[in-house]
Amino acid sequence: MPVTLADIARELGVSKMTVSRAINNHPLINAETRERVLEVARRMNYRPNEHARALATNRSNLIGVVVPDLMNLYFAEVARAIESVARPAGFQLLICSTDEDATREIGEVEALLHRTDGLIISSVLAPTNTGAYRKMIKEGAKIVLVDRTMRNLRCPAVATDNVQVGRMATEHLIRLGHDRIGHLSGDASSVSSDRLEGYKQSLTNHRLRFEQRLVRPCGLLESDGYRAMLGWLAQRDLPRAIFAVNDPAAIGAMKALEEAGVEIGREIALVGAGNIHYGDMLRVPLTTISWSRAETGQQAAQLLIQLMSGEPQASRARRIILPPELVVRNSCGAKPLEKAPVASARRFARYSH
Amino acid sequence: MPVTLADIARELGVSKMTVSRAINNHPLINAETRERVLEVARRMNYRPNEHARALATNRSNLIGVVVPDLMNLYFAEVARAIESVARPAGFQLLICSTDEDATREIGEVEALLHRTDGLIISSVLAPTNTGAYRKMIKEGAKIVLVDRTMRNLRCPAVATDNVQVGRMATEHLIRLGHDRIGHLSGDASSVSSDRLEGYKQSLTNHRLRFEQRLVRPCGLLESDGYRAMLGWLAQRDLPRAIFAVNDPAAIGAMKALEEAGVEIGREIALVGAGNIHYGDMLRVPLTTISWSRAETGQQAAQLLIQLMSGEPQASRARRIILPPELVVRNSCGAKPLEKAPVASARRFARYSH
DNA sequence: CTTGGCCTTGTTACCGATAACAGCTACAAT
DNA sequence: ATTGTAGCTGTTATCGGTAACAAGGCCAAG
Repeated sequence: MPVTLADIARELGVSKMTVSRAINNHPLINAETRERVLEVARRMNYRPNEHARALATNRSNLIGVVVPDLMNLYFAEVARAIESVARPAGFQLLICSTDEDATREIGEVEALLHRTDGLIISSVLAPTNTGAYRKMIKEGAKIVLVDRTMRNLRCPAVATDNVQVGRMATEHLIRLGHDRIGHLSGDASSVSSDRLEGYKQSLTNHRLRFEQRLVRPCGLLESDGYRAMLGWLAQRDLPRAIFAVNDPAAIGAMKALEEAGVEIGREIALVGAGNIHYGDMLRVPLTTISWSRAETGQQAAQLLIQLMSGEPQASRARRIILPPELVVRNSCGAKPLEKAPVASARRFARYSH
Repeated sequence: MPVTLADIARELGVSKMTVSRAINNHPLINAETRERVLEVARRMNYRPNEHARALATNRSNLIGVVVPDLMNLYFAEVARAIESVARPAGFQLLICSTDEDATREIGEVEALLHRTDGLIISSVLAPTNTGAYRKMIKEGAKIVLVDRTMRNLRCPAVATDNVQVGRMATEHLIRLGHDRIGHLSGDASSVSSDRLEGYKQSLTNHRLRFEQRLVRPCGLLESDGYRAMLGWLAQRDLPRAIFAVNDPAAIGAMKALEEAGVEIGREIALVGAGNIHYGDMLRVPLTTISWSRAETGQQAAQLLIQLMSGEPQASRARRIILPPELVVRNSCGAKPLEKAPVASARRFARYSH
């Protein structure tokens, strides 16, 4: 039903090849012929069949993006940043969410590998569980890891220093005078274990005892944070300061605390990580650790594009580490460093009614 | 480099066709042969080439999803709901964000049409600007519109009653005693104009005068709401009640109001629409109009799957309208109807420290 | 013994593009 | 006039699958 190269060729009395060359701006074609072909192609409303093209060229101009959770705005921002680089380079994005499910991740990745030119993955797998990816990469798959990286995998990656993230969050709470600090820990992924490691290091550095029961297994979803905090609330040994593995978990915890009538920032200090959108607009603005989501996505896209174009330098496992920084708001109970509404702005608030 | 059907066929001394039949569970194949083929396929780590398959069958098992803004969690939720139906039916999702840009939308849709079996679109185009889609549909494109529909387009659609949304929001403000109600209006899309229409109807029904200057052109993004409200604040004729076309715009407006030191819910009443995630967690919980995002996505996916399977009934323009409901929180200044934290929950808040 | 039909497998052609190479034309150089 | 050479254009094969039809083996019925 749709128009093909052959249709145009027949219409013009030339060969398919000539039409193909015109469409693709091949140098070996007469400028005038090209114009004629393009004119007819436009008139007949020709669209190249991407599947045929992909089969013949072995390129799809698609980049696959696999993220753990699209309801986590952190990843929405990263995806948008990836797109801002990929689109000008001629790639479309195929975005997939695994909902923090490792089995699903492997399935999605396998499926995507064969319809895309390369993948940007934020993996849910444990950082030691590199078998599947190691194999794919050896077989020529172009993969860049983002945010959640894996040790010992020769593969470009973009992430922040998550041990440092854990340290910054914990140390901030220590500086505020807390000596009994809890941690809502994530899953088996590298982010989670690195942040836990940073938490431990800080305690040690400040001669505080590490207590296993102050680390509550949680997960990385908002619902995980909510559930974990409900459980903790029921146990009556809640610490007065908590570092949550990421912002969604922190927000889930907030919800549970609110429902229990605990005043966040006064009765309990809470710090997250990721600086997700809306974190500053919450009932209690969330103190968090931040690194650039835009930078994360853009760098990942650039690494992948280099990798796909076969630059030998890039194929070596290049790692980009983005520096984290503390963003103090209210949930930790400290005076926020961000400037409060200035008095002079008040003058706008005049009503004509 | 990768293993093909031919490789397996050679290995086993059978024809490609036999291998193909085994892989696809074709009925016309000996069970024992199939097992042998599958065994070898597994051993050789065979993956079908999706491009070749798509070229031969003219099916890709991909569904394209085009949304205006992935940073709007409304669409993230709808996308997830679509996936919850599409995945079990054997489809993968290809998600695209147009960032509320009409030109980009047409480009994306054109590109997607040819690599997917069908599209679910939340269109940014004006509801009268149906030319492009009309043409695609006539040429056999399988399209379902979601959230933002278009009049006079024979195409299945899922949406809420947006005139009703506008009425509910406005009437709620009227019932609260406001007689000078502003509107942050969206763009040229159907959602925007319908909600504006509902706003007007409510005013008329309550014998309130419609004033053009109380309608501020805004847009549908959070940044639009912020900018529009900044402008309005500078003009000193701010009404004390505002209905924002959607939640992101409302939240952007909130931001501007906060910066200006205006106390939302007391000095100004604000109502949004869409009931996006985090709306209840905001500094001032957002009163909004809600309809099911899950239902929206699931219904859209089902309609598309019917449409693609060629059921004659479905190809007729079937429209599903989801009922909106008012969700009262604090931003409108009314006493919220949602239950406040119960006193008994307070008992959890005991610290062991 | 022949015939017919079932069950399974193989053959051939094709999906719609592109790569690699062959071939043609016109014009300049010899 | 012949040859060489750009500069285009056409031919053929191929990418990796699948559909449609052909064909072989085997068994039962006539």
